[in-house]
Amino acid sequence: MNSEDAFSQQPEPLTIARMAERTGLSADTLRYYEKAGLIEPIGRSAGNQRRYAVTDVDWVEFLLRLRTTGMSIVYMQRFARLRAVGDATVADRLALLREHRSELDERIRTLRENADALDRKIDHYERLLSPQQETDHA
Amino acid sequence: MNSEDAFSQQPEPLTIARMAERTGLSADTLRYYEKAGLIEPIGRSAGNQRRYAVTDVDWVEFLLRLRTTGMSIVYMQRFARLRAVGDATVADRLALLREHRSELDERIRTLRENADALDRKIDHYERLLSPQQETDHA
DNA sequence: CTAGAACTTGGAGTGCACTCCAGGTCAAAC
DNA sequence: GTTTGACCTGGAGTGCACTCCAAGTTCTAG
Repeated sequence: MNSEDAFSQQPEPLTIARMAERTGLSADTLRYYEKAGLIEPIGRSAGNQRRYAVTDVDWVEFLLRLRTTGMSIVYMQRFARLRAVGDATVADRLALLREHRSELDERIRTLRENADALDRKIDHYERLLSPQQETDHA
Repeated sequence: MNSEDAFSQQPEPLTIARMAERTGLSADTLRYYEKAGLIEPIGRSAGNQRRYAVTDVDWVEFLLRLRTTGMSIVYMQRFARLRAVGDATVADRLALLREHRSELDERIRTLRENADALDRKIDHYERLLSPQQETDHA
């Protein structure tokens, strides 16, 4: 509800609760990810409470994308470690991402094949339920 | 590679090791699935060893399809229980399958969206790696 | 200044889907 | 008849990704 002030570059840091709201992760999971090295050490308030930068949201959203597409935490750690090193690791990160991307294609392909097989099974059950019985208006 | 003989309807039962080979599940997992009620109690030899019927392979392959498409064991149990009851449950099984099928579509859709986002990230990294550097001939 | 909500930590607990193990039985090979 | 190997059971252990908890500290509203 307010804009960033003029002398600091942090627009407005988020508490862990707000970060949880924005990302959909629980506060516990955010701490767990940080401890696991998926998120780099978050800045703290005077009283030692985490204050997330708005840019951290983007990173967490990227992690969530990797998670959703089936990447394990071990692999995300690998990626996060490379990222923490800096620009020199861009090629490595690219390679990692390309590999994951192609596994993802394979996964989607497999799912589609299985979906087709399920469709055939569904057809089979529909035929079993006598030609014009309509149990369900789907 | 051969046909069933004329007096028994069992073409040739499989030991658990052969069943494991055919389905790709371990013997332990086959026992686990049976104990969990995913596979109905398998007939035994005189010496109490499991003898799988060839038709059991089809059922396990169906279970594997459900598993691959993300169905939990709890839901597979539900399906297996209905199946064990018999023909009266075909409509219920159909409903269960349809629901799973639509969740699967949703899942595939999500994966595709995330795949697209990953492609954009990959493009970004490729542009970072200077216009004509080729680290990788992919 | 104080009450209560939100935060901190380290560590224990959970749910899922296996996977492994010990100790025993059974069948075939020598 | 004994060795070898496949099989049996019940139950413990594993790895993953959280999730919860207790005990203490900090922040914020009144």
